[in-house]
Amino acid sequence: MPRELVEDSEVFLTEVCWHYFVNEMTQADIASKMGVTRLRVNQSIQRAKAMGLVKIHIESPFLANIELQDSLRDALGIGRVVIGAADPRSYDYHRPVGAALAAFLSERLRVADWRSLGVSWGLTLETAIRRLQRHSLPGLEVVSLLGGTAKGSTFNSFGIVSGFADVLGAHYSILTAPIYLSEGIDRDLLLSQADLNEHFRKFDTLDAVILTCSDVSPRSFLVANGLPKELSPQALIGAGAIGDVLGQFLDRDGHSVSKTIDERTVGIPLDQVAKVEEKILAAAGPHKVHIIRAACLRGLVDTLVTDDVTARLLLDTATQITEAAAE
Amino acid sequence: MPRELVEDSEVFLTEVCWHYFVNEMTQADIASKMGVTRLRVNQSIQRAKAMGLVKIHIESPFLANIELQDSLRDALGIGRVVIGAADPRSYDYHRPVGAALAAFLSERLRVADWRSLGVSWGLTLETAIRRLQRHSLPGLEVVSLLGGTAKGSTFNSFGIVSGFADVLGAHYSILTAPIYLSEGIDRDLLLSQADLNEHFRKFDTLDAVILTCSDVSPRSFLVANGLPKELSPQALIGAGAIGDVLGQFLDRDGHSVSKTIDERTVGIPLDQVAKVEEKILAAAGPHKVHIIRAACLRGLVDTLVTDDVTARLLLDTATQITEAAAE
DNA sequence: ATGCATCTTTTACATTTGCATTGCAATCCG
DNA sequence: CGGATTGCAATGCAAATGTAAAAGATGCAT
Repeated sequence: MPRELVEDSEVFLTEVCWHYFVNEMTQADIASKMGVTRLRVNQSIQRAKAMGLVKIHIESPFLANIELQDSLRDALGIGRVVIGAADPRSYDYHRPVGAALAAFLSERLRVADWRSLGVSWGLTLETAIRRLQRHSLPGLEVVSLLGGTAKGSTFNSFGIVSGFADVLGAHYSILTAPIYLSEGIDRDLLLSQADLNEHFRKFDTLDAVILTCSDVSPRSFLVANGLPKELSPQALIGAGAIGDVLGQFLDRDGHSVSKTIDERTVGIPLDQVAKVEEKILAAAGPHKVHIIRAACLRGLVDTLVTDDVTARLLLDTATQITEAAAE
Repeated sequence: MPRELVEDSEVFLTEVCWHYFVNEMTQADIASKMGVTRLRVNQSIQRAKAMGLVKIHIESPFLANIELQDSLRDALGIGRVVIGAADPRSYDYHRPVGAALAAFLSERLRVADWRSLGVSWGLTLETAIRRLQRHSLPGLEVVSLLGGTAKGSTFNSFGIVSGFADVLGAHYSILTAPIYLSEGIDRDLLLSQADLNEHFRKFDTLDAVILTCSDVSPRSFLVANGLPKELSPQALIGAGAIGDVLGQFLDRDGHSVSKTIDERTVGIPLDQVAKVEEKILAAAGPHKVHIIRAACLRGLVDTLVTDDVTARLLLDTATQITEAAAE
């Protein structure tokens, strides 16, 4: 007889979590009741959390930093700031921002009647998906704002778009192309393909977009894995780039660094993003302070979702600039 | 200077929970960061859970008992059975049923387009409210199905109705009257009052109702606190009563025990309940087995929400009856 | 001021949890 | 056939958590 494969199916995880979170049984009790080791129960719970099978939702989680939100909103001159509280000790940027974005979207989706929602990609958005409560929005289409990378797993463009659509109960449309065109390929020729062309037309009717950004360092997944060979980070930095939004690199003031590169990106151009009704940027981390500011200057942000650490940094540099200007 | 009241406000609880659940900081770390004792953090988290400030949601939590649900559905001859898993050791009926009801309602509200939802009252429903995700259903009205008791706190009729309305983002309408009329008061005269009359007319257009039930024992809050003085539990039991639905007592077969009592209850009559499109009964506990069955026989149940312990008991007695009939 | 009642903090301890280590048995492979 | 490998159960332990009891403040009445 082959060794019996122990069921680590979703059913098993569900039952374990039910007993743990609803009935508040101890892991040992659950283990003995279900005839498995305590270790297995322990791991099941962790796995279920990681998978997003259990969702912990905190009612109105950004009440805490109201003053900070207000002052940062004024400092950046944008419409709204949503701040999640980070753990300053072991600093993980993605978690608080993802959770805050999920909470914000939950509230926003309740009143906003979006039919078309464009999304970027990245780990931050993956966290948000795992935290996001399931919705049913059959009238909504989640639209990929840019092509995908060959490498990269769940937080690839495709995974994010389908993940959002799944959890929101919406349709989706992805961009079946790489982020950057290879050298020598005619952009117009490529975009004239029927399916790509159809997707690009969806950019004209976006009600809202969820954006992310990165700096120019090996921390950035795009810089580490997604850039075309001919494009070195050094060259970008030399040209004044401090980070990217949707694969398009910006300088301190939010100006595009290189038209050549921008034209090689397969996705919505930033100037078109600026015209979208509701633009949400989710990003945190000290290394992202400059690109966040640049994105705001470029007019790409109505709502900024970040954490308190980044918010304070943004505020500090903002007041410095203001003071310097006043002298 | 008066002693500074330590902020146990919602803001404080929110921040503590955010750090604990999102950032997974330890309670000690949170305490030192926020300048309070560890005990305070510990209690805050427990309080926040009890208040329903943090909501733990398990995706599709009743997959585990599919066969049980199916067989019980067939045995009772009703439309659907939803089963939460109980902890057999320390048996708390309310928790699993409340959680299962919350999960079921979340899914149901996504597709059902209810405009009017009638609700009963009781601890089970209070648990459900605490577990229920916040919705926004401005087109929905939550309607109290019966009057309130003088005693009884949050799980009184009023508290349940307003609690449901709050968490669902809906309106509500309560029945400003006691459950039972005092002796000698003319029912028709009372109901002719404008506000009561208006409320009673709402019973004609209910899309769905959420019911509970109790047995005839001191465990029942109604029996313990709500019965008129002249009405003794003994008399009810003598008349064949095994429990109540909406304050109206039934015998084994689901027949009303006493027309006199029924006519003294201020609320929707059971025969009118039977006509409602979607009837959900949430109840569990070994002592409720008979009244649950009676409610089903009376045609008051389309969907039964219960736990696995009660489900198995219901199934056992059902097959016994079937076998006895077959002999 | 003194004693009393109340509330809060501190302290201590038992339980629970997370994780690393060890050891066993089934499988793989030459 | 025998040794290496793998996957899981068992064990043990340190950290985190929940709870109760002691110690200390604080307000109030005398």
